[in-house]
Amino acid sequence: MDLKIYDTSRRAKVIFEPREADKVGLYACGPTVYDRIHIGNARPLVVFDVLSRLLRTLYPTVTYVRNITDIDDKINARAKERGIDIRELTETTVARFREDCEALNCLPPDHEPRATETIPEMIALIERLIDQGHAYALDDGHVLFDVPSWDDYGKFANKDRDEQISGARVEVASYKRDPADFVLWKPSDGDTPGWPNPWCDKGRPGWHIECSAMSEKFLGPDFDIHAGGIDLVFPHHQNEIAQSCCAHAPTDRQDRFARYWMHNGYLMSEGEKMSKSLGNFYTVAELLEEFPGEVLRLVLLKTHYRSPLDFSKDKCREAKAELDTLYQSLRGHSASDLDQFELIVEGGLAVTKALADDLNTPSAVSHLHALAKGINRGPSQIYPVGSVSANTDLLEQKRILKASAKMLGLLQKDPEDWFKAGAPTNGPTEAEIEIQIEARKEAKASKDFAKADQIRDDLQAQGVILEDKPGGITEWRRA
RNA sequence: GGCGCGGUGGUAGAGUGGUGAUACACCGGAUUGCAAAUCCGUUUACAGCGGUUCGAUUCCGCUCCGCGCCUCCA
Repeated sequence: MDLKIYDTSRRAKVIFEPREADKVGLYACGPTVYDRIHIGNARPLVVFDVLSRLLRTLYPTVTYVRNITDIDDKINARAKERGIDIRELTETTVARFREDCEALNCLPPDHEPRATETIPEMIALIERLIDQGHAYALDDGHVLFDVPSWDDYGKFANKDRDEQISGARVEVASYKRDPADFVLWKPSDGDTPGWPNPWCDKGRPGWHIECSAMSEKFLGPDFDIHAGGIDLVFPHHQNEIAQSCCAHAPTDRQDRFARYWMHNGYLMSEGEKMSKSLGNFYTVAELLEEFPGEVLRLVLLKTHYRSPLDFSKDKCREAKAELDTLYQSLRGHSASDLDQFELIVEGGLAVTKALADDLNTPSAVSHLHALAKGINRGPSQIYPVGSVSANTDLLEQKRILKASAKMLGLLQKDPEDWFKAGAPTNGPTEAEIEIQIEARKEAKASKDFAKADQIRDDLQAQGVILEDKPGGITEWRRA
């Protein structure tokens, strides 16, 4: 199956051809760990998690690398502001980040390098750039990339330097030879973290060099896919390309740096651009208090990754309703029963095909609904939990649905857990619910429907919905 | 000023040169003691104006409107 992806550098949808037939290297720009991630940060995490899952079904070997930026002036400022050690801030933030990723059902990447663990590689890269005449060191310890030394600068981001000088807000540091030159290394003063280096006593890297160093360390100077948010196209990715291409003579690599570039679109919040001054962005953590992570994940996947997405709690509520329907179709079988179907890619499953077309996740989700519809139309439309009367074809269909959804990271929970777990703080326990159901059963048996309805209404007021099934069995779920 | 993206039914959101994706909501029906869940059905679409075409929401041009980037940012 051909995988088509939209490549930012070519501005077109193209057929993906890995450097080596059976191996794919994927690098995604990860978080700067100074605070908990917000829902906008979650979009690339989820989108490129789906990409990594798809790649793994299409190729035998996939190496997924996502960095952690733990050197940054925002980190320094935040630590100072909170009066804590920088290391303490980054460690706790990384831990929280991992929790958020897990809640969003994002699988861990193969490598999660940290900037602080890649300093020697960065220094080596900068030295190469100086040697090759693409960077210059100043007396105060700054090292800058010499933009005019590379003719192709600006090509990737489609920025013509001459045409954008007017009107652009460019603050030019006086130490720059050219306004576009950017920092590779800078000196650190007393309480700012720094490392020994050839240019000053203590210094730290600039923003862009870390990704050049970390991607090369794990994937080599020429790899397949580099991914990130659209806002990183310029300057971050343009500068990465400049650094990596200039540091290596063309003979070092088969091509130049990443062969394909994928960028996810912006995320808005409740109709407005997210901004800290408006305070209108949600952290993943606060959303998780209100919605399961799977709901957030579905909201993010219901819009194509390159389109702008207006995130809202209304969309979360809608996604919750959709997941309820999908899980409802899987009901009646345990997670492990449903897990026995191995997805056969060659079979050309609709979901795989949709994803292979530049990650068309909305279309993929629609196929999930089609599968669920087929199951619900099946011979035993209504059957109680635990009755194994549902025929095997139906079970097989459910397995296909679950296997299909796996690539999207959805529907992997036990259906009963989806409906029953996650009790709200004040909700009744399962045992209490069962007692009420038993009482209602007796009321129904004696035709006391008023009492039966009263019990049901009371439970509903506590967020528990009862569903009467054939055979006098009553099923329940939390709203 | 430069570069780029988009305008689809109540809402969200795919897609296609010619049979109404899909979801949520609404309404009607089936089922149910009544519900819930599920199924069936109805109803609203492709910003405007031209062009190409047997035929355009889909291709081309223009107009209008919205949005993003141009060295903090996923």
